[in-house]
Amino acid sequence: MHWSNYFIPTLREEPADAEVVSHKLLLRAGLIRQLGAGIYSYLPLAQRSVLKISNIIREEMNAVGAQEFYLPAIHPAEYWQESGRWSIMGDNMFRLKDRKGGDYCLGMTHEEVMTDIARHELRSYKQLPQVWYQIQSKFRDEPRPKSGLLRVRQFTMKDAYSFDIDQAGLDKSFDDQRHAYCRIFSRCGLEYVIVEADTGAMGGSASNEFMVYTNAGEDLVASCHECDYAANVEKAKSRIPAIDDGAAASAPEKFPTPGVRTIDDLVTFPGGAAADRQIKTLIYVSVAEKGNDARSTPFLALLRGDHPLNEVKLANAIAGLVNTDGWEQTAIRPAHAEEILELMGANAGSLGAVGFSKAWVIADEALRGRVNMTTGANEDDHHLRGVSVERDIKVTKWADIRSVAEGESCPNCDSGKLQVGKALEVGHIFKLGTKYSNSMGARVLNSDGKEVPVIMGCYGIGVERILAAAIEMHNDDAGIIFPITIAPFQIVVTPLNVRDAELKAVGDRIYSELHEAGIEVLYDDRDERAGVKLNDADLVGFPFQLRIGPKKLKEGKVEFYDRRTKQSEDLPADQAVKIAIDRIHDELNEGAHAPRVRNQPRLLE
RNA sequence: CGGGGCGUAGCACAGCCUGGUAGUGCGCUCGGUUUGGGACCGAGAGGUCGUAGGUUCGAAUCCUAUCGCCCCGACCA
Repeated sequence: MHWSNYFIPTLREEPADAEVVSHKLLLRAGLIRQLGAGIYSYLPLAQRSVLKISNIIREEMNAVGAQEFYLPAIHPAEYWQESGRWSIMGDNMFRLKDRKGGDYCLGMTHEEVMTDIARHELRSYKQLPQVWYQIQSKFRDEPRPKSGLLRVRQFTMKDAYSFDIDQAGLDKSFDDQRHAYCRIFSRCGLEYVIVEADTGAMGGSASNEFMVYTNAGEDLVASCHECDYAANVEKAKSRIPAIDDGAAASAPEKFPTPGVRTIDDLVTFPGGAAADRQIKTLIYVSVAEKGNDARSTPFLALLRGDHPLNEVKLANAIAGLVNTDGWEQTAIRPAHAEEILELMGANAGSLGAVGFSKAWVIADEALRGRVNMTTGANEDDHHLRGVSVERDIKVTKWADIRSVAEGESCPNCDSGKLQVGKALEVGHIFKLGTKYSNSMGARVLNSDGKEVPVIMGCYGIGVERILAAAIEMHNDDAGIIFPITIAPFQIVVTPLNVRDAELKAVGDRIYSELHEAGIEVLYDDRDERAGVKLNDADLVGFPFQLRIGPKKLKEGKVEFYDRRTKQSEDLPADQAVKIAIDRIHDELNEGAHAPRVRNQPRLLE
């Protein structure tokens, strides 16, 4: 490929709209251009890289026996209505009508479509297991697209689905995928950590996320520095030291607290209490749907005063109470001030659950057994002290609803402390169980001749996120440093002045020989100054450069430059091709096998 | 959806407050000099000032509406 004729629109200046480093570099290096919010065109360099990533994924999927499909991106509404997700997905789903007024959507994911194929074609346990996958565009009308390719509205996903007869089969399929994912991310040059995760709208029993530590990430991961425990904070647990509450008071005692509105206020208020000896009372509203009906249900969430609420955990805890009689919780939100006053008869700042029974009360596990606590009296400007949680409060449900904090003890080992770091999700694997096979009727006969629902799993990878994550991880002031496995080209050959016939002739020869040898080589034959060409090559981040300049060529040498190590080395011009090929092969092999698991966050700046 | 910011040439921006000639740098075209880390000189091309309406003799500039994009909070690959 000749650069003079290849479309690589590099930018000298930083694009004003880009915030995160991968976004800036993808634009500057001429890989992507924006069409709309969260909608990007992939230019030739990006397309080459994405195809290489896709092929790595394809190879590893095939290696664990998965079979490649290609499903429609446009889905009739009925399938999503059957699974119940037509309403659950809400505004996140792109919807459209056909000429006859029929409802359709653009696929956000493909459980429904795959399950539809499975229920029509799978009849017997003898056909199982099946593992099906595809690499295809997904459409999600994100409320807030951002950060270049990190959060977009159209993206490419590898999505795989497994169908097994029993739990043991699912465990095997899940482990196969997990193994394949490790290989995929390692081969793509990512350092990642596997974490326990929330299942969210996907449903199911268990899930693992593959996370890349980066400050551009939007998730928080808690990990132990002693053992291999790691979890999304939406799921993470921790051990906390017991607190000495003293002897339980015989009964709660009301006392006036004029002007006290917050936990902190009460800490400093005379006769108040330390934050960890207070009960924080939050009012939330669960929003649920049933067909076209919707309803809002306010409820209480209780936490230790110094503990932050985790909304995902709370949503999961309350869902079990809300989801009855066909009602399906779609969201939770903090209650508005008027709703609080109506339910509690008091304003935020003086709320408490003692003697309260008008709504569900979800209490955090950390409050179990606590006595002598202080909380709002549910009367403006008054609090209660001497509260014994289990004696004085009617708790509907105990649950873990707090977020863990840095420095708390690992739930998995004796001595470890948790660290919390920002991370980007690049893959997510789920044990779905029978959620879709039940709702959509995918059943087979087992060996006893009995009809049973198929046990499913689903497994997703964001293809462009791998590209963006690799750039987030591998870059410097000069630009991208591509891992060779996903680089658009493996090497660039650069005669520093193409008007110099001698340099040009050597460049032509080296380029042809590399090309003949099957190396992915780009030939920078542009009539530009050396500085422009070298800066562009650094910016795009090809792993290697072969620079042909007049001084060294007089000595019969050319310069071999390693973008990652910044080391250059003079090679005899007549052996440069052979040596370069060896280097490229070495690098490719190393990339394919090096374990690249990282259990600890990078230090935050 | 709540909050903040921005829409002027391909890119980055100035001009707006205080209404009157459309401007700078980079990039692009042509000519010349230059050639190992984003050259220099000269001559050019290129803009419905996001869109619509209003105020005014006159609007990039003031007013109203609207669309779009970016960033901060609740969702996910």
